[in-house]
Amino acid sequence: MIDTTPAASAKPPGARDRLIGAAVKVVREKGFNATSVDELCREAGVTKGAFFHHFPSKTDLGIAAAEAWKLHANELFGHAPYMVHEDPLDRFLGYLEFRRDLLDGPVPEFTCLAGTMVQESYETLPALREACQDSIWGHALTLVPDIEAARARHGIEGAWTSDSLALHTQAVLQGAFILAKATNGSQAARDTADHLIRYVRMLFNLPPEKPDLSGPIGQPEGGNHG
Amino acid sequence: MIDTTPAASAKPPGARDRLIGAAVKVVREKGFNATSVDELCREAGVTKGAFFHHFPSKTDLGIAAAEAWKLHANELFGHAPYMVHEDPLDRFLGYLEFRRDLLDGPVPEFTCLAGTMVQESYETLPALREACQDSIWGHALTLVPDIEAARARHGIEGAWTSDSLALHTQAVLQGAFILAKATNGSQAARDTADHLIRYVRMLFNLPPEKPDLSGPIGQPEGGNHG
DNA sequence: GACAACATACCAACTGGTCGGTATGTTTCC
DNA sequence: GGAAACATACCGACCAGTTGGTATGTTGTC
Repeated sequence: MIDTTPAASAKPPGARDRLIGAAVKVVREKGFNATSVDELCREAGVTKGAFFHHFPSKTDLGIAAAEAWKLHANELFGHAPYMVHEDPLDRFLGYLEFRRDLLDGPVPEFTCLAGTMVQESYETLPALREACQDSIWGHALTLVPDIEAARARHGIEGAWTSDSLALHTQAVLQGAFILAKATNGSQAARDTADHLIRYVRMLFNLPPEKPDLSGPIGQPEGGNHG
Repeated sequence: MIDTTPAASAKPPGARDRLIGAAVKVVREKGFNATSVDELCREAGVTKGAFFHHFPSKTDLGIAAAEAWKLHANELFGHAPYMVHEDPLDRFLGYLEFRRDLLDGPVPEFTCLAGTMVQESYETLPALREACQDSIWGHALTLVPDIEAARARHGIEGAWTSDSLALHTQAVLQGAFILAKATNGSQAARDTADHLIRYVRMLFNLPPEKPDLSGPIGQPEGGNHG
């Protein structure tokens, strides 16, 4: 799933990459503190010696995983189908709809690694907290140019900054993940994503989404990213 | 700070209540798994024997803390100043503004215990997950009557349910807490709360909030709120 | 191109310490 | 005096991290 190798790298991933992959998977399920080094080694098919050869501490693996997570997200969303839209507002709304559509399947598969880890680290592991901030902000800020361009193109004023709206989308999604975890289901998360989309459309003076029909912007339904 | 005793109870709190108070405090700072039973006992001024006399397991203390947290929240917000408003919409908006204003001071003092714990428990401790859901939902649902009444009074239609809007407010706040934890500051959290308030005002056809007083848009830095 | 010198990747076994939880007292209160 | 409320001492399991090593490159030198 998460591919940290530089694209067409042929040789199989080494212990370091496998450990990062294991961290992304297991930490999202159980949290950072509840995941032991032994379990990460087992999941990665690696010994403990290899672990501490590549990472000075468990925290350092968390930091590397947060970094990989950011690259993964920006790769995924930077090449998603909605990016073909010419109007930056269509791209921004396409992003939000795509994120909503991702809220299907098992909960551990759509939640955010950085959002999970930061809750456990913000007071106790400053380096990991900072890596999580960098991961979240580094993804959020990729939205800002489209938001800015959309405001300019559609002549939207409003007493809000594009940065704050980009971060707000991430906050709503993070909150949606918490609702999903609390219920072990995704309905509440989808509902809150719908509210977010409704909000953004109102900010840009668009009518509400049509429940299902092919709307003015076209649903990315069936959009299957490779 | 958090007072789990029933108001005018004269005698000092026993070990059970002190442990719940300690859990509310320490778990919000460090998370559930990173908080040891010994540390909870130390914080509560209680021995380990007393701990396991009152709670069969550490998880059971977490469950009791989530329950106490819900009661605490509903007590706090059920008697807040904005509740005197006659218009249910004023009460709902007053709640949101109150929550935004609470986003001052140290991060561990305004975050949500249930939101913190559910991330660490949803896949591994089903009973605690359920207690967290009950805590979050139990608070969110107290907003529904006012939202319903506000819709009726102001003739608001919209393709959304009052339940989903109540949950959306909680999701945004939970997401705001994550941004605050990631930055170890509350500016981003306040900004996202502003977006939430703007959204609700738009849903109810109200003009945007006035920024504050003097100044063009006036950054809330150095917040003058008492 | 052969060989020493060094670097990287990985491994199995182990360590000191901490964990949640228990067994067995002692005190307090009615 | 009996039960509930606490305290003390302790346990086995597990934890992150260390140790001392091997196998496999890579690089420099003649």
